[in-house]
Amino acid sequence: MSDARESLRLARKPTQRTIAEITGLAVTTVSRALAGDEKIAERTRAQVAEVAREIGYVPDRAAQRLRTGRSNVIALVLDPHSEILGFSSSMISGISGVLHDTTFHLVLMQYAIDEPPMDPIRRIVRNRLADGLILARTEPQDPRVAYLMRTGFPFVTHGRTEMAAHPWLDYDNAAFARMAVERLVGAGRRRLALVAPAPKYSFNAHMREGFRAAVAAHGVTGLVAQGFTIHDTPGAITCGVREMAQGAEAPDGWICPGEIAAMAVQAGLTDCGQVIGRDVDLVAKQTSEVGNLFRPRLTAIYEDIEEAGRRLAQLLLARIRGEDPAALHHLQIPVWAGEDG
Amino acid sequence: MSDARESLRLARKPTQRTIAEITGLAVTTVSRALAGDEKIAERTRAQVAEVAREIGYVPDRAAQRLRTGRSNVIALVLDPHSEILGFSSSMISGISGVLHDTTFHLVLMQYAIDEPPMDPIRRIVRNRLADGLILARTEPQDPRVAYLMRTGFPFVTHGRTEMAAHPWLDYDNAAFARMAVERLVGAGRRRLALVAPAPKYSFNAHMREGFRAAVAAHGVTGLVAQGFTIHDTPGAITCGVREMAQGAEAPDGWICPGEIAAMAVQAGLTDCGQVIGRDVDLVAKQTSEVGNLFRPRLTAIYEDIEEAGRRLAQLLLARIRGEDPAALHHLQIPVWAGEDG
DNA sequence: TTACTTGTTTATAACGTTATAAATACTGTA
DNA sequence: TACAGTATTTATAACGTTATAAACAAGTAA
Repeated sequence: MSDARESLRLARKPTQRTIAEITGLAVTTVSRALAGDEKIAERTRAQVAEVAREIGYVPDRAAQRLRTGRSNVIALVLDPHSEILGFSSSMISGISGVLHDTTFHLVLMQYAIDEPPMDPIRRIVRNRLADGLILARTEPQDPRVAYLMRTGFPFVTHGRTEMAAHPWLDYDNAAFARMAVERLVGAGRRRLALVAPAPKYSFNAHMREGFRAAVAAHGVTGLVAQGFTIHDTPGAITCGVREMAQGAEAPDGWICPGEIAAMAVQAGLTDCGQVIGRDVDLVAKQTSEVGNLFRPRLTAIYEDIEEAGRRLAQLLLARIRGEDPAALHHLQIPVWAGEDG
Repeated sequence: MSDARESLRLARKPTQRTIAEITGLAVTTVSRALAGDEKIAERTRAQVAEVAREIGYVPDRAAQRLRTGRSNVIALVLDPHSEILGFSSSMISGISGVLHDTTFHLVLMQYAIDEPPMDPIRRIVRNRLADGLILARTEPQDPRVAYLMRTGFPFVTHGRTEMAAHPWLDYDNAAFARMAVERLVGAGRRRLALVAPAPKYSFNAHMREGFRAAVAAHGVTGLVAQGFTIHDTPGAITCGVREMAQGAEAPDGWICPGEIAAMAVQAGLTDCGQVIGRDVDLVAKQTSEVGNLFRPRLTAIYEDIEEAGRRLAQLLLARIRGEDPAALHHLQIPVWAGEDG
């Protein structure tokens, strides 16, 4: 490495200008060479790339963003009580994994409890804080989705809506319910109870419809737990389960699409002296390794949240690249969780 | 609102220039007025603020960043298998809560499995991707800390090191161990086993030393589980516990500073036919609501991760403001978890 | 020789902000 | 009325990048 290069290297943070000074090219040329512009001679591009590598050049995101208007940021919008557990972490893992090979960074936006859910989204869109965003916990008529479609801002949702076509990823919750019912019926259970998701979320309807259809098909009784959902606190769930389990016509088969919620259901049943596998059966949704630690072992159908994160990121990147939104979606298929651990 | 203002408002994204055109002031003046510069007349500052509010002006982060070199970003560096569960989520909640009232955003950096832990940190520092960073899982001689101190880059660690003074937040794990031993001895247990953290982490030593001192003080036997730690997979823990519990001199009291790990311990004991509360006792560390769902109920000492996140953010912001690093630290005191739920 | 390609490089300006230094307006005093 | 001194505002330049349009060089056809 020549003296000139050496001294430049030791000076301040390397920029395109540094490369220009070393190579004797214009900054514009350097910029276009780095961008891989075909109109820059092959030789020149190689030389620029070489020098860039040598001096450890990294593009300045702030400058790029100011100039191009693109921020190279993906925002994940979480609500304040977003899953105490696992859920967001796994999803973040999945998203980060995909973004790692790109120029994108993941920024978390967690809105405050006292703040309307729309505010952070408007902020992101209006101030272009990100190039695209990922929405969790979708509702059938979701005002956030309506707003984003109106503005044409790239986004993807975890969960479908009943609105016009947009990119989404969802888990087949109707299939989940059907599989769970079949398993319980197969074990001889005839009075099934579903602990449903909170009514406002999209998958509440899918889950209930799948459940309704399946119990009807098998000619067994299907109850949807009243007064509590998997989105309530574990305490509330345990309490609600105790009440139902002690009632006149107590269920003999439970379905609970939430891992921690299932722990709460189990606690409630145990509190009533009911033994799982003998007096009742329980089918849960498993979203993490925790499910393997239940004793007695948990009967569970798996939902891969990390994969969901990966897929969400890929769908969003495709959307940002300009692919047709109507084609960008994916439905995750439920599978029984392995019985090992 | 006058016609002129109206038309400007409807035009493109409002900038300081928009405000300048409306008020007839120079852009420089607007900038300084917005910054609250005392040398700008009171009246002018009020007027600028008023117009800014009216047209919905929000400063452009990219431009600020390019000009000032400050990014208004805090980076949280996670390792690839950073807690499958809860841990990071709660911490993120805490951090976000504090940052919400500031101009800072939280960016997650999760390094890839095949990437050395130093790489993302060097990238952040060299390219000034953030104004400060939060490190989890500290080691006694932590190369990341060494590098950051050398470069003078603001940071805070979760966990102490044995290096020169720097901002940190830690949980008093020695006190945790002492409290746990006392509880078990009080319950008549004489052969205590500790499932330790992985040796490389700082709190391994604190935990072991607290344990060692306490068992010595009470004249009981203290074993540190060999071959597995709370940072291994639940499967490995369950397996290791089974082995120890079936051994010649099986422990009658267990200490496990991890919530999910404790579930795994419990599973292992159950697998060996040992009943908690009768044959053995277990004291765990509780870091989330999940702890309340164990049946039989878990005896646990609480560690408030969300508070840790809040404190970490506050310490880092103080450090960025230029406060003396040596004074910026906090030790969290263990408390017994409430027995309700 | 001129004109016209084709291939390659470059000057200029701009994104929105702020630090610096300079200019202007205002005040009170000589 | 002039002058210094203070209060307030402003012009200029720069941060690092890239879009646009223009310039240049070399080669080819007329």
